[in-house]
Amino acid sequence: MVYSAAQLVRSRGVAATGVRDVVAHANAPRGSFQHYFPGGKDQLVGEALIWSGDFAAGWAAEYPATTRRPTPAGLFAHLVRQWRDEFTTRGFERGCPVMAGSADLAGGDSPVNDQVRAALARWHRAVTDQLVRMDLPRHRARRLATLMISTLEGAIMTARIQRSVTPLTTVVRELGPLLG
Amino acid sequence: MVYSAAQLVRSRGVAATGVRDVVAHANAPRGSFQHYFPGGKDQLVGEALIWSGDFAAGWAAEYPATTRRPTPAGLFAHLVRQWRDEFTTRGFERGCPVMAGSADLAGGDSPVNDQVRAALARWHRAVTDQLVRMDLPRHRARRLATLMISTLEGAIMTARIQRSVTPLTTVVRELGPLLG
DNA sequence: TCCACGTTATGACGTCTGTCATACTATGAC
DNA sequence: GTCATAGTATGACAGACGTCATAACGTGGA
Repeated sequence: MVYSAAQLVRSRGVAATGVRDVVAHANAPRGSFQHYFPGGKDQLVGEALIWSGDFAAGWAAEYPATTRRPTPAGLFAHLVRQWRDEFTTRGFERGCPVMAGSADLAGGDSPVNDQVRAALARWHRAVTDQLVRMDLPRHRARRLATLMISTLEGAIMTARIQRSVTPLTTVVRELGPLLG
Repeated sequence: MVYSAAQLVRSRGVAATGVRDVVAHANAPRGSFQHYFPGGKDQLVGEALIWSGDFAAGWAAEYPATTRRPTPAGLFAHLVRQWRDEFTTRGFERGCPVMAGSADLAGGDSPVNDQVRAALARWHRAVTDQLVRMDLPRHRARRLATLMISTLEGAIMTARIQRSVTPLTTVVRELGPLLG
């Protein structure tokens, strides 16, 4: 159910995603929603965002298993690759849940902002840890992780708007040399 | 009125922004909305996005007047500076309208997607032109513009989530050396 | 004065939202 | 059997949404 919520939020945004849509998408009984989510919609999308943050962090953590010589550039390419695959196989319908949450509620004072922040922090931490494993000093790893995530998110946005994966390949090609 | 729409979309997203809110924010009579915007909400947010794209393009075009020796890195810093000022003086309430439009409707088939695409294209074109003026070949200028805009957008998102301008200063510091 | 037209005012429509209240069914303990 | 409890099923609520229909208003020309 939180998975369904995440998918719908990714494609339509937070505000446009109704709880009725989520329960229908999850083939769940409508009465179960209020039983498992007494916190209402806020709790639902909050858990969806946390789940997404964990997923992104897990994906970053899998990078060492995909190569024999890990590099920052390779890590960035690994992060981008997931989105290129997503777009090529499933189309441009779904974007990043963190961006969706940010765009819809980062301006206000919704309690879900805590979960948006937590999801991004978890993801950022995972990327940083990978860079630290490559013997980068932690403070520099943090800055590089910020750069990577920012560029990736922006490229995701651009790619979805143009409905083309070119921005993804462009940023990985242009940013790679700097990252080493 | 399209200006009010842009501001509200920037802070709350497209779906969460009601036409009633817009006319109230613009101190405009409610009956005027349907007179000037017979196309309804789609037309309103569409024009708001076009307006935003023009504004961003204009900002990019102003760069040469701010320096004696234009460089790609200086241009990027110029683009980022606007957002650092926005966040420091007006807080993190308002984000980028293009991102808001992308997050809320890029997944579906809303007719407003054309305007989102147009706004991004106009902005991208303006940045590209600036790079071409620095004697970069057009095809390379296009790629660098994609990188700049993507990184900037992602940094805006990150900054708003963390409610800190640090991501902005980080990306300009890390990306600068590569851009030259 | 009269009409026409651009603009504003207001009320209502149907639909959707999130949430709540209530009743039902199952399962398991004793 | 009896009872409690977890889970499910509906229906209704008040409010907001986008849109439409209609009427009133102001101003300029004939």
